Amino acid sequence: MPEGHTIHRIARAHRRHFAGRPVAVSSPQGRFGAESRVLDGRVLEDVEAAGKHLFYHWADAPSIHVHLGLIGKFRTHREPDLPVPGPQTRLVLAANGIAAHLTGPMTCRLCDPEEVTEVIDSLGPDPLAGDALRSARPVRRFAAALAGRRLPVAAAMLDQGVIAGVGNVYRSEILFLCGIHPLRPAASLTEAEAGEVWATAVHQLRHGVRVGRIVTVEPADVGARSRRAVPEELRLYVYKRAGEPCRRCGTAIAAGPAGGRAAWWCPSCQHG
DNA sequence: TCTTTATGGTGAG
DNA sequence: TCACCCTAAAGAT
Repeated sequence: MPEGHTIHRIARAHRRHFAGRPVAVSSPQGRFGAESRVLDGRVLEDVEAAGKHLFYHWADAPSIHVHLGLIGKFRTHREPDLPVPGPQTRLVLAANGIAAHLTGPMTCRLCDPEEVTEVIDSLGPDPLAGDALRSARPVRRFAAALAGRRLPVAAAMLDQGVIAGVGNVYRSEILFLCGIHPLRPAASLTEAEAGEVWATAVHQLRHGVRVGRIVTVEPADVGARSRRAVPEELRLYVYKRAGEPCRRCGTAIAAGPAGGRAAWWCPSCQHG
């Protein structure tokens, strides 16, 4: 379930579990075998998250670059329940009585500092970066990227060069929260609208990191007392809710393609 | 025991 | 725009 919030949570957990100590590295599946032998037993210096990308930095060795893609998953196991990794497990990191098993990643490779920089330079601003609201630069970069595109704003929001870490759930939910129709041309958004989309992305993804899942509804809209008390099936306003009533106005939620993937919106709450 | 689906991304045509 | 990559769980038969 990887949008940016998942990746940043993994980085935080793996930093806590593994950074600053020697880490056993292996690849039961074998596709990362030679690379894992280079790193096995080295000290992990830091774990870095950038959009949907993860980097594991080691002393005097290339970094591991991981991208989960659609189906990639890290599972964490603790002593005394440390299972033998299955044959599909691409990467195992283990230290401190804790093991992380990686399956199904789109990317798991070694890369040198230049390649790390190359990946990061290809990304737009990350709403989960520390300076996302402190500095004016990220929102300016985001607004400028939108201003340069004729395609629908919903399509632009899936472009990792426009905003890094937003995926198919958050893009529809964020545009609902901002009252902006997903098929409006990206360049038609005003400076103020772009600023609101950015700020909403920051708040929503931060919340996702905090609670470990995507919850965008205001509790009051679904009769819950707190966001943590929102039932699983009521977490979202529009994603995958085609034909169901809007949680705010009751209008049937609409769906259609944007940027090659399905998007959802409320025809009454979102205009343009 | 199948088929489908998924919060992603790339490369070919 | 399409085929394809990777895995596992849920749904259909």
